[in-house]
Amino acid sequence: MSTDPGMADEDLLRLDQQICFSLNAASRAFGGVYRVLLRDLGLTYPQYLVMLVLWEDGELPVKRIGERLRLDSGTLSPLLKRLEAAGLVRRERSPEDERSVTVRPTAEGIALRERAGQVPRRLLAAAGLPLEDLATLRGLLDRVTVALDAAEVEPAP
Amino acid sequence: MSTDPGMADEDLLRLDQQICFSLNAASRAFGGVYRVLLRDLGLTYPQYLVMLVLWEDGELPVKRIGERLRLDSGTLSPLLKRLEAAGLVRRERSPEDERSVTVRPTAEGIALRERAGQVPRRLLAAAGLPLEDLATLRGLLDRVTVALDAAEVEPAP
DNA sequence: CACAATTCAGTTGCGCACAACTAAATGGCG
DNA sequence: CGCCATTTAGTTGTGCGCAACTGAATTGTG
Repeated sequence: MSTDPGMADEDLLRLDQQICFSLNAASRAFGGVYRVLLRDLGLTYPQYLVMLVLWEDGELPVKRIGERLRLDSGTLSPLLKRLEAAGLVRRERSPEDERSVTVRPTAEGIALRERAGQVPRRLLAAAGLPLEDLATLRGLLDRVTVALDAAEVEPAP
Repeated sequence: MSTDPGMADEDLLRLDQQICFSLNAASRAFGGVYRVLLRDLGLTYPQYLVMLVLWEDGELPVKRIGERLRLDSGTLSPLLKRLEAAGLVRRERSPEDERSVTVRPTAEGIALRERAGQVPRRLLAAAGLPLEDLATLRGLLDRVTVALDAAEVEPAP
């Protein structure tokens, strides 16, 4: 849980820089490629992520989508309204629980899945890493995410 | 440069999902921890990244900051204006080239570096991975970033 | 030298991310 | 039953990220 206490702050500063620079750059590089691949589909990258979970599950309450994608209602509500305006999903209050809103893809939204079929292959090709390395990368990312979410970081230095 | 052509689209879809979910989640998990650590300093995470390069280099034109951080003027201009309003940097047109704007930290901006000294150590501790694994992670991230940036992705599927 | 192309910072507009808040529905408890 | 805490979406405000554009300064070329 702790880093080598013998290492100088100066060196940690450098590693910290490298990690956060790299993660930021990679995240935006992925976003840039997805943006190009998704342009014809009329989807942004976050909208694509939402459609992915809907394609898989058929329908979900907003709450569940947020749990899957680590997003809150402040992000999802306007995003889902745009997807609905584009005719890709419908939103309706659940009859059993009037607080909950069920989101389900329309026929048009389901049909879009076919047109998106080549996106993953083309993205993985652009990433240019063997699948094995991508699996390693994913594993490391998941481990840091779990650790960071679990870390009770205190505001005051 | 290509993925195994024998793998089904369905399987690639799943791996693609996992990679992009993981990268997104990790990126935001880092952002969340940095946000807490930087709150007292009055910095956002992107502002911290800008200060890191300024602490290292003393002064830089906007263009160079953008190259380091992979950001364009549409992002940097308002961000730098906020840093200037906070008294951390000064911006002035370069005398040699009136198009260029040189950004340099103020005394207050330089002093902030001391207060930020514990940030990297605390972040790396929160990440909970051995430094060796973090180095591996960084290497993989840099490799995909280079590949993604180099990939000439065609808009039309 | 004149003029076109390029470079650089800035602005506008849109969408995402998150904090803080509101409003409505639900569930639990005395 | 009546009331209060919790859950769930939605709204507002701020900042980031990027595309597309503007305007000014510089560079290259005939």
